[in-house]
Amino acid sequence: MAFAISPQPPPSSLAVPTKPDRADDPHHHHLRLLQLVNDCSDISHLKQIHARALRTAAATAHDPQAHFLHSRILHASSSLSIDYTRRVFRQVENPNAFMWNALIRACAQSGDRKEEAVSLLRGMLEDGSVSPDQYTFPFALKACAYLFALSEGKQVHAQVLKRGLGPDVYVNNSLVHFYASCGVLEDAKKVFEKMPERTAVSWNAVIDALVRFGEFSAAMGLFHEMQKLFEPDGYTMQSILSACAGLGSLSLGMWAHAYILRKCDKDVVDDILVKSSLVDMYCRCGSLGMAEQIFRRMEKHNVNSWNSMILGFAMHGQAETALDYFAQMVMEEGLMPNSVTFVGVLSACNHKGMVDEGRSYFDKMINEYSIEPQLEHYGCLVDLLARAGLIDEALDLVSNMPFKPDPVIWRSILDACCKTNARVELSEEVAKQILASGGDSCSGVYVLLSKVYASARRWDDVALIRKLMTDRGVTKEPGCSLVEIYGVSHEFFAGDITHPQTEDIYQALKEVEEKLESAGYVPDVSQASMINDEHSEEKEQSLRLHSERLAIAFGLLNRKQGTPIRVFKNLRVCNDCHKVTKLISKIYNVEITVRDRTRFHHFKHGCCSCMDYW
DNA sequence: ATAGGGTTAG
Repeated sequence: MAFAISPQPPPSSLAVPTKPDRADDPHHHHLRLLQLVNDCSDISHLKQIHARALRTAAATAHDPQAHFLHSRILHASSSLSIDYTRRVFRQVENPNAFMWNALIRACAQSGDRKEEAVSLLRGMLEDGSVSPDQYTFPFALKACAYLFALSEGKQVHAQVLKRGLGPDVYVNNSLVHFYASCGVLEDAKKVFEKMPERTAVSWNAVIDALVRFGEFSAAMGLFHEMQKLFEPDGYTMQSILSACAGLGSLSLGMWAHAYILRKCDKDVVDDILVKSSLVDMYCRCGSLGMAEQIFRRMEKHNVNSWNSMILGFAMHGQAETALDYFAQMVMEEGLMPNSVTFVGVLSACNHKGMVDEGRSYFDKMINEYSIEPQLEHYGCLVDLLARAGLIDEALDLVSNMPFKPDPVIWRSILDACCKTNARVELSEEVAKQILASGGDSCSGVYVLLSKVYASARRWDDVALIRKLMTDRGVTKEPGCSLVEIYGVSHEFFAGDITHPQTEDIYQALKEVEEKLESAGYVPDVSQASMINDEHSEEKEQSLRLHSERLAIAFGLLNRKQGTPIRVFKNLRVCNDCHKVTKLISKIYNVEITVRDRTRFHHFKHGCCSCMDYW
């Protein structure tokens, strides 16, 4: 608050200290004012300086010096008060590009005036007396990116080219970010590829875009390219850790961790967000222990790092610990939970079927923390209720929530219907809803509906669904499991016979089955519902070939003693595989972790961490 | 003066 050039606190009345011998020198006075404006970080002081300037000759209308001073005032105010920036701007005759930029920047950085940034650029173009420059477009594009204003941004892009700013690296970085944020990965990549000059920011922008679009391997590929040219920074590493998490590859994640420690600057190593990303990566790659270790060794936590840890415990089924961490975060560190925190908390309750707690945290979020529930929060609660068998309460919640239910929500209901036989009509209704709302999850709907019919033993309807799927060209998403051995990922589809060790794998599977049978295992065919007769031979066969069986068998053949077998599966684990995996963990005395579509299962001594609730 | 820093449900 004190003026940088004033050794004493300023007198309350006036902000401008003057020296008597120079007070009459207008040039010196002007420079003094400029200096004061530049150093100003407080809007009321800025206003005082401005007022002072207006009272002196230095600020008369056509004075070029005044014009310059106003530029500085606009620039300084743009990060302090948009209203003031706008007012000053209106008073200026013939604003130059710098002044327009200051106002556009102010709007683009504000929380609620992004639209204005775009319309100002439009006004600037229509006005035509000054041309936007290489500074204008990044500001405008930032606003477009935030607003998901694809067509506006494309027009901005056209202006960029028209005005010969095509090669500008800042503008291009903004364009990459803009296209990615508007969901057009192809265009983001195109801009990146055409850039005549790139900085580390350019690489970060495109890598981040790939990660957000789920193209994790492509992101890793570009990272390796980037390393030849630039030193990765905290932004890079956060994206890379996120890619490792997406791939679910612990060895890759550990490599990235080591890379940070070995190659990155201290400020990256100590970066709280990088550390939170590490926590998140270890959670998603199945190593809750490593995640906890990093979390505990952090010298400082914030809401992000707590969220990573809480979500981690939730996805590993450790609901009590997740809730305990939530309490610690609030009570001991006095931090304010945010909406993501509650996604973690509700998801923890969900994975353990804690209905009362879930309802109570949902209320707490609204009433105690004034957080508006988002679709995700409703999603958690609906799933929690439905899976606990409270389908009517779940439906009630769906019809009363202020969002249009998305396919994920309907799926939760349908999923629950599969497990409670009596709701065939409801399931049909829900299935209709999902199919009507379109979306890309349709194949899942057919599969679920056929499971509902199967659980009601309505085989004719199961057959009908199968026919519908054939007629409509809907295919079931193939099950696929990955298992990592010595840092190499091996991929198996259901019934896969393409792996070089296929013979050994099937031999091992056979041995496993014999051991299982002598341990009293009987196949659970309840979820092999796409086979429409009651002869279970074919069903058992299809279960036997589920991708995770192959992956686990391969893991048993090749594992290093004492290390768990880690499987990453694209679909949810079926009942029978769950049962089999539990038995394998006991008979072979091996730990197996399976990362499902939604969560982790840790199999050990014949039990699973999910306690058979998933 | 200018480009990027969270996530999130199943």
